Parts: sequence; structure tokens; C-alpha cells
Amino acid sequence: MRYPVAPPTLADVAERAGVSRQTVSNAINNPDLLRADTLARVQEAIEELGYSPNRAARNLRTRSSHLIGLKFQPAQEGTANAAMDRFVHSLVETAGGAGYHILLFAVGEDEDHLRGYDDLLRATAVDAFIVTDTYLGNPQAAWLRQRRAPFVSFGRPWDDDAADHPWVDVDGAAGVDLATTHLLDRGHQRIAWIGWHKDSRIGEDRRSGWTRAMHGRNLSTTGLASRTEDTVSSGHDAAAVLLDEAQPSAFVCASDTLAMGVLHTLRDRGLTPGHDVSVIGFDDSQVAQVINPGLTSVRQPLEEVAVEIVRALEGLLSTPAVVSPGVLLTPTLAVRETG
Amino acid sequence: MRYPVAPPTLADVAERAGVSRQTVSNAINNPDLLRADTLARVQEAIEELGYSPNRAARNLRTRSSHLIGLKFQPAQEGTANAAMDRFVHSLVETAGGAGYHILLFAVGEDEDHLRGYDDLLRATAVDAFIVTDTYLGNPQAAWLRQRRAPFVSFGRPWDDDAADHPWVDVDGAAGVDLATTHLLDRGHQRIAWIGWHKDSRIGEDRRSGWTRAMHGRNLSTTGLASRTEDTVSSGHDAAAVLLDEAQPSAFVCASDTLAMGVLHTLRDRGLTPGHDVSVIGFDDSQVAQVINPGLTSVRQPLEEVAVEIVRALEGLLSTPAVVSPGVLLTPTLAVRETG
DNA sequence: TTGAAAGCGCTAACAT
DNA sequence: ATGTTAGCGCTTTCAA
Repeated sequence: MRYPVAPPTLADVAERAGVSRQTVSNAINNPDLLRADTLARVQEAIEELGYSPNRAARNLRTRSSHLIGLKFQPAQEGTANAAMDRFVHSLVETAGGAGYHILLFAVGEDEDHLRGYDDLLRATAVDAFIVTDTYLGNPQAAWLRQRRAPFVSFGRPWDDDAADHPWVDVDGAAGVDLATTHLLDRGHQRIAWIGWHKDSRIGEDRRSGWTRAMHGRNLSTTGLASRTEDTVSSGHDAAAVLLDEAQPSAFVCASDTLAMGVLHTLRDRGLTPGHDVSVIGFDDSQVAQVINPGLTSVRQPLEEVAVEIVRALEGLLSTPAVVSPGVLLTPTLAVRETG
Repeated sequence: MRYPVAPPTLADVAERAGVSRQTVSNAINNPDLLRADTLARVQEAIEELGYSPNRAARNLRTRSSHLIGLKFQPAQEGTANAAMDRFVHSLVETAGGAGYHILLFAVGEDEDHLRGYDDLLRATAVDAFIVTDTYLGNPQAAWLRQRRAPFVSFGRPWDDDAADHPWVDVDGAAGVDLATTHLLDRGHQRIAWIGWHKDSRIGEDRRSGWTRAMHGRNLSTTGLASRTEDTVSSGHDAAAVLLDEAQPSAFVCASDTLAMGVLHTLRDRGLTPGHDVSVIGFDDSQVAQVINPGLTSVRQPLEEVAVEIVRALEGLLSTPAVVSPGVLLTPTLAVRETG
């Protein structure tokens, strides 16, 4: 940042306050070391000069940047998935409160996925990372661990038994259980599930909430489930097949995107959502909120996720480092007209 | 970032390559100063050691961080507005290509809106800012200018005649003109407008595209316009009134949020969108993309916006600084079933 | 074309 | 409780 004139330095403050540079540094970082009147004098000088410590110098000296790296991936077009937006905001706010800023980076389509991490790491540009996609076969977590880079993941280390990093996740099974139980309590018995393919651990986790709730009431799930792609048209097709073959009175879906597909099928057939057939989605997207009738949906507590992640990060970056245990948070159900 | 061992420094590379530290620095920043064989030897050493220049040290020395500050505001719940997500991603990618990273910061609800900027500025933590909300009465632009902080705004300096900063914006009037003309070409004559209150410059700009297109065909706009809040229910109410009082055959809206309200009204009345009454929104949100029938909507070229912003930023940060003129980009129309 | 010296602004360690 | 010294890793002079 080019200033009109050079911004004030520690030395300027020291001179003005009639103390040494070190005393000014202490006034900022260890104020309790100073005598009250000295502290007051220094703070006054800081105020008058509008002084803030130069980040680069402080970073160089302390070997830390107070920057947290986050790979930013946009919501996919044509889907209703937009949790990233809400999550990032919560994160920026919470991290800011703890003295950290979020540094965004992207990785090009064809590029090595570890490239962005590696560059930042080697340049000692960030103190830690937040990793958001810990799905099967994603090498990021293992690679970061091997590199001894501090990081916290939003998402459980599903497949990695050796994982010993802090993580925060949302209990998808509990969320779907909540949704299913909500429908059961409203008298539904034949509740169908539309989810993702079997290799999606998150999808299987969410699905288990449905079977758990159904079996808890001694209801069979046979023939009531479908696994498909996370697109509107897949949800549409799956719902059509299920309606024909299993006559469900309600659908619980792994995403709002799939739920939208179900709503389209109901529309095709002149069925009224929430009256003839109930539908519940997952993520409480903007779509769920603005359509009419409103889509009932499982809502992830992303604000809490951010708080827990920052907490874990602070542990990791303190000395000695504290590796906090995994945190599993429970989602809520945003009830609207469709269910 | 705490490394397992200290990461290699310039001195390590120099020693390994049998040259001085300065030569290594030149190999990185001014490679054409070196003899080919020296350069090769240095590069080999860099490779072997996995060396990257330490950011903090470089920042301190060069007085620049290669960080761009961006105040991150999340999409409002209950609306369909989510342009930020797509914009931020484009920005992160484009900026990355130019050697810059995006640093996110937030400002608490009750806090001074300039606080975040001031802190980063005084700490020389960022080289420049990107400002996204240049609406009436927003003091950010004027304040940054007065502070002589480099910044580029996404949005025209609507009210600030003294503004001399680079900006990039999307021509909302052209977008709405495009939408209106599209409807006119399909035979519509009574096309209504639902927009925001008069004090929204962006809203008035978009509205002018509608009047321009209508008047261009010698059609009256009298009684066909409504100004309201940017909420679904406001759009719903406005559409009901217009249908009763002006019998429009189509609606053009200032946002997808308002368009959703219109669709609800059509549904109330058993009217089929795109058949009985056409509807066009603005922003090409996820909502527009996943509902059925799909909502025709004006789409902002956010990728291009990012490219232009980064270009302007590079000019601003070069020496001597180049203040590029404002850039106005034209949106496109994403045509779907409702219009 | 390469090397040596200086110093960016800060804080940790030590001395007073 | 405050001051002095040194040095983080880099790049910008300047000299060879």
C-alpha cells in the first residue's frame, strides 16, 4: 500500500512518547509489563500518530502471518447448493474476531489440486488452512499432514484412519433422521429417500438417518430408495420411478437440488407438495426459501461450524499446539409448506 | 506457518549453487541479468531445495503484500441474490493469475463500516481494495480516495462527481432493455416493470432500460410500473396490483427475488408463466436455474467483470500508477420457459 | 555478470 | 520497568 507519506513506525511512536522502541512494542503486545503512566503516554502517541504495526515486519519477525488459507469453490450452476457462501461469511467474521484473516485461493481446472496449497506453504504465506472437501480419494488432508501443515477440515476424515487433524462436521444422519421423524410424526409411513451414489460417504451418512428413523418405527425401507446424480433432472426422474413403483407419500432428499427435481415431478402429475406428497430437502438453500410452496429443508449450523473451526485453529496455532478432537454438530429443520 | 524444519532461504540456495544471495534473488526477479549457465545452476538448486521466497520478508522489503482486500457480504437469506459467490470465484481465479491473492474481511453489524478498511490500510496489510457497494451515501469510496488508498470499484460512482478511481460495472439498463426487447419481439405490448424504490440508483438504471425499450416501440409505460422492496412478498403484492389495474401480459423485474414473487401471484391465479404471462428476472440466480418452469433472467458477465477489475488493479499498482477509465460491460439474457 | 553492504519494521533475548 | 542489541529473509543500492 503506497501511503501519501510513509506511515508511522514504532520508532516514530517511541520518539513522540519519549521511550524506546521496545517499550512501544511492549505497550502493544504485553501492556501489563508497563507502568500505567508510561502505557498511557505510549497509547496517546499511538493514537495521535494513527499507528498500526506493519504487518510484513511483524510477520517476518514472528514467522506467522495471521492468515488462513481457504480454497474457494463456487456454487455449481444449475444446482441449489450454496452452502459455501454462508459458511465463508461466518468464517470471515469469526476468524476476524480472533485476529485472523481469510486468504482465498483457487486452483484451475486442469491444475494439480495441491498446487495452491504448496505455493502458499512454501512461501510461508499462511499460518494454516481450512479444508472443505474431505471426500473419498481427496489427497489434500493426507498431503497436508505429511507436510506438517496445520489445518482444520470442515468434514470428517471419512476414509483416513491415520488422520489426526482437528475437524468439524455436521451430522447429516441426524439431520435426515430429524426430517424423516418429522414426516413420521405427521403420519407418513411410506417415506422415500433420494440420495447420491454409493461412493459418496456424505450421501451414505445422510441416507443412514433415513433408514434409522424408518426402522425405529418398524417401517420397511425396501424399494423406497434411489441413488442418483446430484442434479435436478436426476431427482425428477428418480421421483417419477419411485411414485410409480412404490407409491411413497413423502420424499426426503440428500439435497435441495434433488428435492427440486421431486417438486417438478409432482407438478407434472398435478400433485400438490405438502398436501398430496411431502418433500424435504437438505441445505436450506435460497431456493428452498423463495419458492412457493416453501421447501422444508435440513439446515446446517454453519455459523457454529465456523466458530468451532476457528477454535480448533487457535489451538493448533498456539504453543504448544493443541490438537482438538473432532466436533460433530447437529443440524436443524427449517419447516415450510412442502413438509 | 511452522515448518518441521525451517524452510530453505535465499542463503541456502546461494550456498548450494555456489553463488551469492544476490544472484539468487536476481535469478528469481531479473533472470535476464544472469548468464545462462549460472541461471540454470541456480534454478536447479531452487528446485532441489523446494525453495520459494518468504512472503513476509519480500513484503517488508518491497512494501507490498500482493494481497487485495475485499469486504465479503453474504447473500441475504430469503432472497435469490447470490451474485457475490460467482463474482468472488472469478476474482480469486483472475487475481491468482496476476500474482495476487484475495483477503476477505468482514465488518460487524454495529461496527463502523470503515473500520475494516482502516485497519488493513494502517497495517499495510493489503496493496489495494475492491469495493462492491457504491450505492448512494456509501462513504467507502470517498474515504478511500481521501486516504489515497488504491481501489477499484465494482459499480459506478453514481453520485460522486469527484470520483476518479477506476471502476467496472454492468450496464443494467442494457440488460433490462435486452429483456424487454426480447418480450416485445415475442409480441408482448403491455410489459410491466417491478423494481426498487427511487433512491436506488441501480434500480433506476435498470428501470430506464425498460422505458427505453418500450418508448422505442412507441409504447406507453404509464401505469405499468411499480417500485417496492426487494423481497419475494413485495414482488407478489406488486404483481397482484398490476394484474388487476393494468392487465400486463409480461413482467420484467429488477431482481430474481421480485420475479419469484410474480410467479407466486401467477400461481395464485392459475396463470401459466411463459404461456399466459411472461416473467423475466435479473441476476440469473440458482433459483432461476432450478425452478420449473425455468426463469428467464438477465445474467451479469461476472467473469469479465473480474478480468477488468484485475486489469485496473494492475494498472493502479504499477509504477507509475495508471488510473484506467471506467468499464461498462453488457449483460446477456438467459432465456428459459417463463419468457 | 556477479558480489558486498545496508536496511525495510518489528520482536525475542538479554542487560540495566 | 525500560533500554540495547541482534536478526528475521529479502531486495535495492553500489562496487568489483
